Amino acid sequence: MRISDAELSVMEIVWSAPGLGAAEIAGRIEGHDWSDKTVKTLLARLVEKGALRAEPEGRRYLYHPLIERAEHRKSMVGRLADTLFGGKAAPLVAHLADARDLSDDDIEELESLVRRLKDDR
Amino acid sequence: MRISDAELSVMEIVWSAPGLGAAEIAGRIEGHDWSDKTVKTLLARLVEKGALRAEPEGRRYLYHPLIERAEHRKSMVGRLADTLFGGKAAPLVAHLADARDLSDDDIEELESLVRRLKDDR
DNA sequence: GGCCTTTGACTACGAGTGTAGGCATTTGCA
DNA sequence: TGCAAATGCCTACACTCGTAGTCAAAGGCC
Repeated sequence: MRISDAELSVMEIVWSAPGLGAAEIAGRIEGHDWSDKTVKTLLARLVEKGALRAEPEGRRYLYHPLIERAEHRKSMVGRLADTLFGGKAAPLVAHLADARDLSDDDIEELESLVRRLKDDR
Repeated sequence: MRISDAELSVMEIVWSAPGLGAAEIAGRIEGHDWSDKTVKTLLARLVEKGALRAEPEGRRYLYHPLIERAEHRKSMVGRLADTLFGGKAAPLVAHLADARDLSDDDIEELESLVRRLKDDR
């Protein structure tokens, strides 16, 4: 299942606060100047795709995620690794280093992550 | 500039062997069962987008990349980091570890990459 | 009880994508 | 020299995406 950029903005709201209605979700969207109609269209598409569940409450719906944020991130990262780097992790990270201009903190975090990966096996 | 999945398959060929004609490129596409018409359409779109240059040779064109593979990868990785992880590198790598099931070699490569990053600053 | 508001359902529409088809021209070969 | 093959140019068409608009029903308020 494919979640588009605009849809992702909506998913972020639902992930961070499940169980809201369309109006509340629209009110929390940041970074876009969308009409509530637009948000409702996106919600409908996400329900249709099976990414959200619309729970009837009175004469409206409350929206809950059907796919988890971590799951989605994982699949996006995996897809990128596959399409761009033949599934290999290291070159992706190398490009990431290049693209992101890592801070000292970032590098330290990476270091401890790698340490953890080593210990885990 | 935006390169779609199908277009990327074509770019990969041109990156790996610049200066081919449409027919040769179509012949080298793997993983898709595209007619030569399809490949030509993708080439035309890539030229229009400014991703490829079409150099006339006799009564056909030879195609050369105008954007580099590394540049494209970098921008894709950066975009993913931005849209999914607020631009932070470490959580992306963490998800990558989760998504990819890293081998010992991968981890070692990561380790030396991190060492290099540290030394560089 | 009539009217504004909220909500959902359906429709729209242009750009981009995946996947070609048709036509005109050139050209190599029989 | 005439015809099939190759090549480019233009067109097509269904589907997704971003971004709404319209319409109708259902409530809530005066």
